[in-house]
Amino acid sequence: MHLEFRHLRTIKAIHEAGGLARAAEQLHITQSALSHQVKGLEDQAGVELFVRRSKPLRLSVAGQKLLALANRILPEVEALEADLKGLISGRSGRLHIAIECHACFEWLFPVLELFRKAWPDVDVDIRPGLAFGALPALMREEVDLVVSSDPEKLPGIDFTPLFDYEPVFVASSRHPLAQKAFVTAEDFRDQTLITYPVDRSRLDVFTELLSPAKVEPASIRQVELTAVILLLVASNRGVAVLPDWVVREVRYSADYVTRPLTAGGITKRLYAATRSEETTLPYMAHVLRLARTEPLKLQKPSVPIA
Amino acid sequence: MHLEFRHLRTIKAIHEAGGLARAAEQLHITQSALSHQVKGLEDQAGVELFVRRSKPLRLSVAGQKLLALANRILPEVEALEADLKGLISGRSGRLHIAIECHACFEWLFPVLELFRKAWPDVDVDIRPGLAFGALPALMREEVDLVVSSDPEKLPGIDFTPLFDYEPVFVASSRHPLAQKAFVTAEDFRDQTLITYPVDRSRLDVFTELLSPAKVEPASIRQVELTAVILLLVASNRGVAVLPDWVVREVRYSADYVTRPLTAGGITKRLYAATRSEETTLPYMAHVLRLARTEPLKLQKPSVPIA
DNA sequence: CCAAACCGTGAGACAAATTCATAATCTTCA
DNA sequence: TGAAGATTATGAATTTGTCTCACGGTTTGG
Repeated sequence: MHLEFRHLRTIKAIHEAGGLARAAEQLHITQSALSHQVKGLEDQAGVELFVRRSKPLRLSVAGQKLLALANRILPEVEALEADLKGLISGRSGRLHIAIECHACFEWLFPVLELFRKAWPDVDVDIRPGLAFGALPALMREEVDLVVSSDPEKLPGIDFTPLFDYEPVFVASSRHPLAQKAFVTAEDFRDQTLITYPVDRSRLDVFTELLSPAKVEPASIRQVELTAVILLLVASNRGVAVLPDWVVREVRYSADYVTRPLTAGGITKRLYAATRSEETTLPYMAHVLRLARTEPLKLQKPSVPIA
Repeated sequence: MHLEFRHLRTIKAIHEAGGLARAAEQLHITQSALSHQVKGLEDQAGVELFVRRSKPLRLSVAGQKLLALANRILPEVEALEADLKGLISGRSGRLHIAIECHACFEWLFPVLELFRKAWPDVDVDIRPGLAFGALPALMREEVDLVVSSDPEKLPGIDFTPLFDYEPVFVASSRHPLAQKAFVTAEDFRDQTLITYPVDRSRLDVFTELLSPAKVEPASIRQVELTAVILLLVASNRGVAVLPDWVVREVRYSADYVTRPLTAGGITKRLYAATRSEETTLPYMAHVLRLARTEPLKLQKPSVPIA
């Protein structure tokens, strides 16, 4: 049996119009076409779909089953078509985000909260587990936005600068290094360093400071949650290096000291990577703007990137 | 956008097979046809359905929405086709019943209980409200079986005899008429008659006895439920005429007397009317057989109709 | 870097749906 | 009942759309 949407629409129209002639008009085809169509269906199914003995044409038992199917299915199809239209117009879409920097959750959540209110039809999600190969995943359309601090020249991928940040040394105010105006790589040699449980290549302390200087901390303790890291630091179980937007809340606390890395401090820049054809989508532009401006409110007063 | 089931099946197959070539094999068409089909859909929808940058071919956001639709819809269509097959084979079907005689509920319910166990896929129902025009409704396929005691010669309608019954006079054993061996029309002239709330043309007392004799009871009280009628009769608030299968349970009770109407008693025959093309359907034959044999168990010992 | 596997495209073959013209039926009203 | 009007059915021709064939282009993996 070769059922098609056309047939369902036909059944529905004939039922509603109460006859072939009127239904044909409503469907913008001839009455003859409908007659042929119904006959074809009935031949294939081997069942009469309408009771011809009566006027107006009424559905038979089999016809009623088909009508019920039509009433369940056709609205879904229409909903899908509306959905696709939204997708094309850019009103709806998908925004699955991969973040290479673990601490980015801190500013990303508030940004996404704002975003979701403005774009309720966009499917927002943060995809865990592919921080390593985030950019390939972006190219394969497995994700739609990657937050990264290492822009690469890739075809079809745009890197939009978001904001600068400073990885900052954090320690208990009772810690010996609290006496120094800034810390250097050597200062870590006899310290317990608390980090997120990710590869060294994605930790600023290592990429910017310790690895170049070939310094290894006395020990490393990996902790998942930012709040727990700060707790351990406060109780002097180790020291940490965190982005400035994270330490904002502890910067002026009596329990902590924050110090720049090296005399001048280190500045890094975060980027959002997107597929070129989507960078200018309205919702994408919006989330990029939010990600450029909102995190600044969590940092020390500073100048936005032009 | 001109979506068809074919497209949904295609999307599903390509997704499952992970490529056009394999999907084509599975669908028994060429890879080229699939390529054309997908292209056509994408052109119409204005959206890419697959991510071509990657191997194996992956669904885009829009494609995923289509796949979700396919997974919801296709099983329903298959279920419907199975349903129709059942309808054709006669395993399933509709058995909507109209009864012209109000008291028939008494034997019909047990019959339908038995029937439903044997034919779980048949949609059984008793349609109220069309007792007047039951036969036209049967012809228009609004119902599928009519219980009637007045067979008519109608084209395309079969009347199958079910069983004979006797309308029986029922009164309190304290009632004066209890003294008589049988009752006549004249006996009703000063009685309160309790009947079902239906037209006189459908009450045996009137059609068989009172109307021909032009006798009017002193008063008439209409009551819906058989049990309530018997209650009122027992407390001597009136007399009634009920089919023998109804009075079976009170026939030997000390509270009631049952008497034949007229010296010889009156015998009527019930028929089941069905559309000729359905009379021989397996399930229809079964319900007819049940309706011929089961009610006898409620009556006094008697001989089935040959 | 080459071979194999895979996907895309255009032309032509083929199938299916629609239209046109008209016949057959059913309804209604005098 | 009979005729007019409305409605549905049918057959042939036409149009539309889908599929196959053949081949070119692209990606993948040894």
